[in-house]
Parts: sequence; C-alpha cells; structure tokens
Amino acid sequence: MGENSMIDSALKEIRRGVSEIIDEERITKLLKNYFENKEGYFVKAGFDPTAPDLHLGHTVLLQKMALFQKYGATVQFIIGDFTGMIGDPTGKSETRKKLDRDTVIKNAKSYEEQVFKILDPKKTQILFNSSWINKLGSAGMLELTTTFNVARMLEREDFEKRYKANAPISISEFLYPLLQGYDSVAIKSDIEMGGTDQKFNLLMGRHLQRAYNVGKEQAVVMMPLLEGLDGVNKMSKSLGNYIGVTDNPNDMFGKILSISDDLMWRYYELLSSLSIEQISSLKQKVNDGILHPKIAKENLALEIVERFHNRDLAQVAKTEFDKVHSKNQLPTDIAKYQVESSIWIAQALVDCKLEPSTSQARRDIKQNAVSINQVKIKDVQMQLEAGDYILQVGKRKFAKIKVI
RNA sequence: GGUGAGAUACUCAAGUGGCCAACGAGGGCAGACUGUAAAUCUGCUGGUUUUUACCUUCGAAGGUUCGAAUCCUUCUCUCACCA
Repeated sequence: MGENSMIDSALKEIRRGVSEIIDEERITKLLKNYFENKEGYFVKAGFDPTAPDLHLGHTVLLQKMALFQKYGATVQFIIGDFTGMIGDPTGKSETRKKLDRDTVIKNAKSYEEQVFKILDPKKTQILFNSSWINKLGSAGMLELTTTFNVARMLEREDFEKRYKANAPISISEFLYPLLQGYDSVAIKSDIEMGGTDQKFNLLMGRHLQRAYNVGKEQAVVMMPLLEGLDGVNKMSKSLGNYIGVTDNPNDMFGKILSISDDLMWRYYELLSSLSIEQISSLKQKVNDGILHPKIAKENLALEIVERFHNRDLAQVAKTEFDKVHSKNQLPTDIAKYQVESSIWIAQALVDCKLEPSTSQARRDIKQNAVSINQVKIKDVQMQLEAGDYILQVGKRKFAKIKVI
C-alpha cells in the first residue's frame, strides 16, 4: 500500500463515529510524518479525578485514542486533580473540595486498571495537572487570565444560557476552561479529544497554545455522547442507564440485549470494531429479514463482553442468558438467604432484597409477578414454612431462601 | 436594599378547610404479546401483615380549627421587576 493510501485509510478509521474534527489537516500531517519518519505525537484527554467508574460512554473516547496509538500516538491521560477542585461548568456541577493526595493516587490506580483494558499501557502517560498548574503561581495565573476576556467567555453555550437566565456563574468557573487549555500548553499536545459538550474547553487549548507560542496548535477530535440504555439520555452513572466496564459478564450481556433495536446500531457504530461497511451490510440483512435482529444484538453483546472479559466468559454469559430468558430456566448463580422459622412471603421477598418494601411486594404478588419454585402465587398472606424455596420477582430477579 | 410571585411525591403539574396518600402527564415497575427489542393494551407506582384499616408526607417551625396541602404567624430558599 502506498503512503498516501495508508494515510487515507487511517483517516477513514479515525473519522468513524466522530461528531466533529477541527483542523483535520494537522492530523493528516501528523500521520504523514509518522508513516514517513516514524515520528510520534501526543493525543491528550482529560479526566475527572473523582469516582473512576468508567462506562461504555467513556470507552467511545478511549477506543478512538487506542486507534491513534495504533498510528503512532502517545496518549497523555490527564487526571485533572487541580481543575477538579473547580468543577467543570459543563453540565454545571458544583465547586468541589480538593481531594487529598492519597485519594488522587488511589483513583489514578483505579483508572489505570480500567483504562488499560483499551489503551496500550506502553503508549500511555498518566499525568496530573496539579504538577504544572501548581508551578504557575499567582503571577502565572494572572497572566493566564489576560489571554481571554469575559465577553468571549460568555459565548460559551452553557455560560450564555446561565447568564441570560440570571443563574449564578462563579468567577472560578471562568478559570476552568483556561486551566484545561493551559494543560495543552504545558504538555504540548498535538491532538485533544473530548465529548461534543467539551468543544469550548477543547478549543481553548488551541487558543492558549497560540497565545503562549507553543509552536503548534492542537487538532481537536470530538466524540458524540453515547446514549444510555434508555436510548434517550446520555449514558451516566447517576441516571443508572449505564454499562460499566467492570460489570460482570452476565450483567453486561443482559444489559446490551435489553437495548432497543434502533439503539443497537448506534452502539455498533460507536463501540464495535466492525467496519462501517460490515455494519451497514448487517443492517441491510436485518432490514431484508435475512438476519434476526436478536442475533445481531447477541453478536454485539459477545464482542463487547469479550473486550472487557474474555471469549469464554462471553460465551458463558450468552448460554446463561438463553437459559434464563429463552428456556425460562433458573440462572446458575442465585443469591442465597436464610431465615429463622416460618415467614410471611412479602417479608421474605424484602429480606432477600427482591423487593424494597412489603407494600411493593404485596402489589407485585397481586399483579402476578411473584413465583415460588417457578409457580406463580396469588396469596398475599402466604407463609413460608421450613424448607428451601426459589423466589422470583418479575423476569429477572431471583433468590434462594432457606427457612429453618 | 425595595416590590411582587412562588416552594406539592422521581420530574412536570392540579388541588386554596373535610369526598386527599393527594387529579393529570412523563418516567418507573409489573402483566399480556414478543426477541428481557420496539409498538400496543392493562394494572400498579409513600409506608405498615389492623391492608374496605392504620401511620407518615404537600419548603421548616409554631398557631387557629372537631378537622389543614389548603387559613394565620415567623423562618429558610427560589424566581421576576426595580435600584
């Protein structure tokens, strides 16, 4: 393959699924330089220092960074331990407390465990932005603020909205984009990646690299925000519509199978390693009725589970899923509980954590949602006498209980 | 600082003395149908084995009343207009 066609095919892969690229020419140059001279470059992305609980939404970004690694990039994985004190105004989170050193280190370790399932550790630097921002000092900080003005700062969409709505904007929040941008100055990044909601912050990096005469301006690659399981809101832990990278294989498989068919194609596009051509041919087959959409979804689930666990566990998860949901058999692992003496069924359901309250348990029994040993029950007053029982609520909640 | 409006369950939003555990919508859960998909239909959606009952809840604390989410007082917070 010629050099130009190598660049072209790399670019094609890079463009896949992204929502916007700013300064694609620069990326082309970086690739060209890599193919010609084997010279590397830096791809930056910043992460919050708190709660390193990565979900598939984050991996959209990480996978793209891994792709850059394949084409010569060194990833600068920045932990925003300084900027974390301010709190990113994007989505207007509150100003946060400074995390102590130990917590930051611990969180960083936890990031590594999760992130290196996707990124190549040999081509990744983990950096803390406090290490250069602390050196800035008050004079440096002041200098930083001279590079930008309030009017332009207010152009930022969420600031503008809040300003018009008379909602408070704290001055420290103005500092956040500046500091994130300053990161790009300090580490001389060539490309910065982030979600579409980060556009303003990402562009700030370019602005500051120019202002500080870094000698280059980073390109910006923005990834769309992955929709969560509900298919509407962005995937987030607080909304509970997420698939965590540390989810166990069965949960992961089940969650993927529960997404809608429409959403499945979105996930294929952003998460699968299949090429766009392969995906559209799959889609065509489904539309033509040659391929059952459930099969397509299973394959996606297998691929994703395999990525975060392994092939065997993915297969086991699929088998388990079929067993429980297609053949209506009991799952292999069911949580076990034990109680003393005879017990009211509603209380037993609460004790086994299948129901949040006996009132809710009553309602579900009345609605035919509860079964004991695979047989639906109707009697709200039922007592469980000594013995072993398998309780089930709805389609997917199971527990074994031993009454002594 | 001044004036006015408002705070109701997960969210939006009715209710202005008893018929209110509180209309309705969204969301959520469950059942039917399915592929744990979508769409559709149905039921439920504060708690408690006194379940045609009882207890707690309508920003907070007091008060009036046989009885309050609804009336009064104070407080907290939010918003709008003026400065």
